[in-house]
Formats: sequence, C-alpha cells, structure tokens
Amino acid sequence: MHYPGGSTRRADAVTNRERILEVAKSVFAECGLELEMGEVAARANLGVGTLYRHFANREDLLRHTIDDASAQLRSALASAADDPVAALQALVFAGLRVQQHYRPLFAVMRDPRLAKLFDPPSGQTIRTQFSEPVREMIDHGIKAGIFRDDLDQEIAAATIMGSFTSAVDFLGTRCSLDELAQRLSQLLLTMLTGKANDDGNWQRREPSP
Amino acid sequence: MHYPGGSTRRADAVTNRERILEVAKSVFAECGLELEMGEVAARANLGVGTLYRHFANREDLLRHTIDDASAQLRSALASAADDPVAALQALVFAGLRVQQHYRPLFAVMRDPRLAKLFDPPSGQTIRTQFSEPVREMIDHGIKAGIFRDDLDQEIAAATIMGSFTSAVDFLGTRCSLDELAQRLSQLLLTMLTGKANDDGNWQRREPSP
Amino acid sequence: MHYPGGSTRRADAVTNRERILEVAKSVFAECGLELEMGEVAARANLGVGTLYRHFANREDLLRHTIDDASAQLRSALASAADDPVAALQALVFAGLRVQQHYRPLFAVMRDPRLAKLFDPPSGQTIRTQFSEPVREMIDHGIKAGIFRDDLDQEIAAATIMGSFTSAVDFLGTRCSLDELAQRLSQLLLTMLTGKANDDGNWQRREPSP
Amino acid sequence: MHYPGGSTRRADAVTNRERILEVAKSVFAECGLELEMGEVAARANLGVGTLYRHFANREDLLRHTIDDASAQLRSALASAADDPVAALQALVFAGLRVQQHYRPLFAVMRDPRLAKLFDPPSGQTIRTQFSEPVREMIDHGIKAGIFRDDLDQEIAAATIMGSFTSAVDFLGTRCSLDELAQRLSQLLLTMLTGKANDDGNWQRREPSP
DNA sequence: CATGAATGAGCATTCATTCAT
DNA sequence: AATGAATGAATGCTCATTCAT
Repeated sequence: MHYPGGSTRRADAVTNRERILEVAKSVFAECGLELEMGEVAARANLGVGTLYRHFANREDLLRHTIDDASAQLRSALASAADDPVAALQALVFAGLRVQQHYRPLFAVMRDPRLAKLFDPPSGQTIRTQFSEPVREMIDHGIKAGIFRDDLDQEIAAATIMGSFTSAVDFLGTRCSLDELAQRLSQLLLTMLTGKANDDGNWQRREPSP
Repeated sequence: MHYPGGSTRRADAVTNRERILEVAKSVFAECGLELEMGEVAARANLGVGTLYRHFANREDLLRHTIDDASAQLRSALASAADDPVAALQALVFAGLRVQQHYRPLFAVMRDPRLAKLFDPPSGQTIRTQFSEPVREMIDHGIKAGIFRDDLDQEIAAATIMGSFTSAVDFLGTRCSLDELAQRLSQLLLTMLTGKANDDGNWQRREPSP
Repeated sequence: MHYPGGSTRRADAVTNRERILEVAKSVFAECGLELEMGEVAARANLGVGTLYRHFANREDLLRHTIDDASAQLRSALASAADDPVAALQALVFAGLRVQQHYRPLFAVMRDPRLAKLFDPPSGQTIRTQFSEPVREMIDHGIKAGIFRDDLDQEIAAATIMGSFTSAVDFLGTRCSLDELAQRLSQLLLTMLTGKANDDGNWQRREPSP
Repeated sequence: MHYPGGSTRRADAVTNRERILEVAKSVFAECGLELEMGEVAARANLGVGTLYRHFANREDLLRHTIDDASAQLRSALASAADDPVAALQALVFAGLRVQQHYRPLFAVMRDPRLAKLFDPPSGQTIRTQFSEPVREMIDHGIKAGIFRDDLDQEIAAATIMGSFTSAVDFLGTRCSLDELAQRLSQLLLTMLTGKANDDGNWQRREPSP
C-alpha cells in the first residue's frame, strides 16, 4: 500500500472519513443508490473494513453521502441576493451545477426508496429542504413586484426543480454550464414574470461603463 | 402432448410474449431498472425459462419493456390537436399520466445506464424520441402566432419534459391528476406565450363552434 | 459435475432436499450450530443456491436439521417396552446412539441460542420433547413397582439426559456403544430402584436354556 | 511519557492481564467459544492491541480463560471433606455453581473443538482434570464403606459430571441453586450407595460432635 | 507499552442465467 | 415450447489480527 504525500496511515485517519465521503460522492454521482461498498473502498484505496469503521453500513454511508452532496446544494441555494432576478440566476446556476456533479441527486431526492433511507419524517423533509428555498425565492420575487402575483407557487417551484435535471440531461452535453444557465434563467424568468424578457444579460456580463 | 394444426402453441407463444411484456411493464412501473426476472415470471404465471425463450436476457426484456412503455407515451404525445393551446394541454395531461403510471420511465430515459441498455446511437435517440414531439408542439405554436417567437425551443422542451416528473413527485400525492394538469398547463402556457394567461378554462372544453 | 448412478439432475431434484438434510445432519454432527452453508453445499456436491431453493436461510436449514435429527431420537425414545427395565435400556441405548451420531444435539437442545432458532414457545417445547419420554419411562416404572416411589422424577430425568452426553464424551472413545449402554443402564437402574442391582444381564444376552 | 522507577507500567501490565482474564471469563460465561476480542477489549476498557500484548491470539486467550475458569472448578471440587457424603454434597454444590456461573464451561470441556484449542495431549487431560476429583471422591467413599463397592466408577463419575449441566439447564430457572443441590445430591447418593436414602438433611449441617 | 485504525479473508444471501426434462 | 431446479458470481457485512503512532 502506498500513502501519497508521505503521510502515514494514522495521520490519514483524521481525514479518512472525509476521503471516504468524497469518494462516495463521486461513486454516487455515477451509480446513485446502487453505490457499492467495494467500489468506494477500492477507489479510496481502503479496505472495506475501513468503510465500516466510519459508517455503520451501506445505508448509513449513502445517507451521509446524500446529506453531504445536498448540503452543497442547500448552501448554494441560500443565496442571499436581494434582487429576485439575480436570486433566480444564482439558483439556476447552483441547480445545474449540482445536477452536473451529482446527477442522481435530484432523482434520488424524489425516489420513494429514499423514504426508507431517511427517517420516515425526513422522507418528506428532504424534498422540502430543496423546494423550500425555491419557494422562498419565488415568494420574495412576488413581494418585490417583479414576479407576477397570480403565480402558482407550488407548481412553479416544482417546475424549476425539474428543469435542472432535464436541461442537463437533454442539453448538458452540447452546452456549457454557463450557457445553459443563461438560457434556462431567461426561460424561467418569462414563466415567473409572465413577460417575455428580451434582456438576456447574465450575471457574468461585464459592468457597462 | 400434441397440438393439432401446429398453431396452438405458436398462438400461446405470441400470447406469452405479450403477457410477459404486460407484466414487465407493471413490474417496471414499480421497480424501474431493478426489475427482476423471477418477479416478472411469477406475476405472469410462467417459468423463468419461458422469459428467456422470448427475450435474450434481462437487458433485452428491459429494453423491450421500456420501448413498449415509451411507445404509449409517444403516441399520447403525438396529440393531433390543431390548436397549440389544446396541444399543450393534451401533452401535459399525457405526460403527467405516464409519469404517474410508469414513474421510473422518465427517470430511466435520462439514466446514463440507459446508454448501455440501448445501443450507443439510440442512447441519444431515445431521448430525442420524447423531446421531439414537444419541440414540434412548440414550433407549431410559434408558427401559429400563439407562442412567442423568440422562444428558446430546446430549453423549453426540456423544461416541459422535466416538469412532468417534478410535478407528480412533489405534488402528485396532494392533487388529482386533472388538477395538476390544469395548473401545470397554465404555468407552461405563460412560459411559452410570455403572457400571464388568466383563463384557466381548458379542461375538456368543447371547441366553440 | 457428475451425477452418480447415472441419474440426471432433474431426477435428483426429487431427493435433493433429503440429500441436503442428510449432509446437513452430518455437518451438524461435527460443527453444531456453527454449520456453514458453503460446507453443506460442498459436501452435497451442490451449489449454494440450491440450498436456498430448499431452505429459506441458514437458520431454516438448521431448524429442519435439528428437527430431523431429534425426530430420530424421539422415535427411538418412544420405545413401547412394557418392562420398565427394558424401556430404560432401550432409552439408554438410543440416547447414547444419538449422542454418538449427533454429538452437538443434546448440547444444542439446551443452548439458549436455540430459543432464537425455534419459536419462542417451542424454545421450551423442544427441551420438553426430550425430557418428557424420559419422565414417562420413569413414571411407568414407578407405577409398575419397579422404580422406587419416592423418586425425584424431574431431577432423575435431567440426570439421565445428561448422562448420555457425559458417558460418550468421557468414555466414548474407549468403549463400544454396547458396553457403554450396559454399564450406564446398570448404574441408572440403581439410581432409579434404590437397589444395587447385581444382575448385569443385558438385552443382547442369549436366552438361558 | 516517563514512568519513574520503571515499575508503574509493569504493574499496570500485570493488572491489565488480570483484568483481561477477568473480563474474558465473564464474556466467556455469556458467549462461550464465540467470545470476541473486541467485546473483551471494550468491557475491559482497553484497546484490542493490548489484548494481543498479553495473549498471542484469540485461541490463546480462550485457552487461558478456560484454564482460569476451570481452576476455580477444580479447587471447588477438591473438597477436603472426610465424610464421603459431605464430599458429594460439596461436589454437587460446586458443580452446579460453576455450571450456573460459567454455563458454557462443561459444554466446552467436552467440545471436540477443544482438541484444537488445547494441545493434543491435554485434550484428554483437561477432561481428566475434572473427572479425576470425582473419581477420587467416589473411590474414597467406597473405601469408607459408604458407597457400594461394585460401583462402576468411570461411568458414575461421568454421570455425575453430566448431571450438573442437565440439572441447571432443565431445572435451573425453576429452582434455587440450593434446592437443586439438595435434590441432586439425594439422587446421586442413591446411585452411589445403592440405597434409597430417605434423609434429605444435608445442607450445611454441622458435623455432630 | 497501549492504542485503535486499517486490513481482508470469510460467510450468508441474492439473482441472472442455463439446461435436462 | 415450457418448466423450474441448479448454478455461482457478486455483494454486504464481520471480526481476528497487525502496526504506525
């Protein structure tokens, strides 16, 4: 066995849990709920037993892996932008990014098997964790007078969530993430405002002098 | 045993193949890619061996099952409505219906494992099979002057496809299919027309003479 | 794979369950509750999967194996001898024989893990299944006026059961089963009658002319 | 860390070895040969590594544990009573006590796996270690003219050993140890003397001066 | 010396697939 | 053609043992 960086086994122990989670997330990104313990162990250059030292069982590792991956999403979603349009753009960018990195995440969030993976209560909760920030963004936009006030918030939130998955799956191989984000934001903005918005200016545009 | 006329058995075989596919679709609806040969055989009241007479292996059965299920979707999507709004409504209704009956179908359509299941070329093809009718509906609507002409068709089609899954997964337990279809159509209409459309009367209305 | 006797796989199927049980009993005789599925499969020249076709799991196989082994004991114990002395001798012979063939059986019968293996109620029941015939033999002997009437039946039954295990374990390698049976019967007879019984004549003695 | 005098650590080590053995005996009492190193370490508040400093491996620890436990039995069996009847009573009490405290001990003593655990020679030896005191007690009783002189000593010793296990296993939950000891002594006395002994007063009576 | 993280062989169990009937 | 018993590779998990700290 080789310990890169010359670090010793014991020193690695401190960060091993994180390493496992990191590898698990990448395996999860490929295999979703079909993540295999042996696969994770092999990619992490660890014995299977080590996985079981840090996580009670496959389910537990999966739970933490999903928690970890979704935490990245949640923190990205919690963009404190005051401007509803900027908030939407940030949300779209974060959503597409996560979909690209953890493709099965959104699917798994909606998978009924998730109900068994997470505690029955959080089965619903986990879904809410993700739709809630979207709802809030919408609500904020309505109150700011930017989004139309007769908006069906529930269905709009669901549609936005769903658009991330679809956009990446259908167009992800042909467009850059940035381009996708811009185009999707544009579309969703129309949906939310009820107006065709011909200004495609996007957050990364240079400030006009 | 003797089968006079030599055709009875063949007729059985045809029947069996259909029965297997029928059962496989219902198993697929519950289990998705985790469909098990034994489960299909048991529910079809057939020996496992019989499955292998009609389908080379699990993958093959899965392929045909998904083909079969998605054919239903495709035909449902091929709404013949001339009126773009009615076409959208029909599309939404069909999409939600399929999502409800074959929950894993959309998910699987986008699953990268599908790339191995279907021949490399059709990996892309299968996705296109579904987005294409949506694209056409959109295109038709634009040409009819109903949908706005600066629409990003690709991303709109993707968003529409994605909304089916999300809408059912997030709201499917709390709303009837009809209600969901109405609310989603309304929202998507706004997205496509760029106008808040305050007329929610859509469902099953007769064309005014 | 070779099918002895020229019988084919399918024909064997009829008797396979019995074969597995037979092998399992011999493995059980060596390993007791530590019986391993792979070991049974290997000795039976069967794939592990085949074991699982006939028995739900290791526990189930174990249960049936013990049931089967103990059935032999029970039927041996159910000697209908009218003569209490003959009944005792038959009992001793059967007990020693079982101890020799299924060494762990008596031990397992008393193992607390058995309580988990068999249904909670039968946890007690299985013990009773074996002590009961002994009790009845004693009772019968008392009523026949052969055994002393102030006998502590419970403890006598327990002692008799225990003597089988001990006798074989301590002396089994140095004496024949017959010799052991004779000597133990003699001793237990003293215990049961309260009289030193100097007649060692044993069932296999020749009739005196 | 520095240990002035160089003896503190060594003292700890001695303490640790004893603690391990003490804990191991209690684990053995519960689990028998299924004793787990991790379980012992945890209950002893020691790292597993420490166990391996004192015992070469699991087998070695098991060997010492059993040795230790059986030493208690041997010393208990070595009743110094001059009166054969009192010696029997003491023996029975000690035997039942050990069976109750170290339930797996007698079973394991007779387990063939012990042959691998202990050196081939001591495989027989360990059994003899226990039967010998019983033999001596019997022999002493015969020479004292209390037990009948035509007694089959070997089989009687074995039966007595076996009665401990059986008595506790079959009746241990329903009787106190004292009651069990009294009833079993009574029965075995009959067996050894060849006379029904109607005097049950035995327990802790003082020798009449 | 003590520690406990890491290791990996070993075991129970599942399930797609084959093939003799 | 249909059957379903047999097969065994694959997978989750355990636990004795080692060794760097």
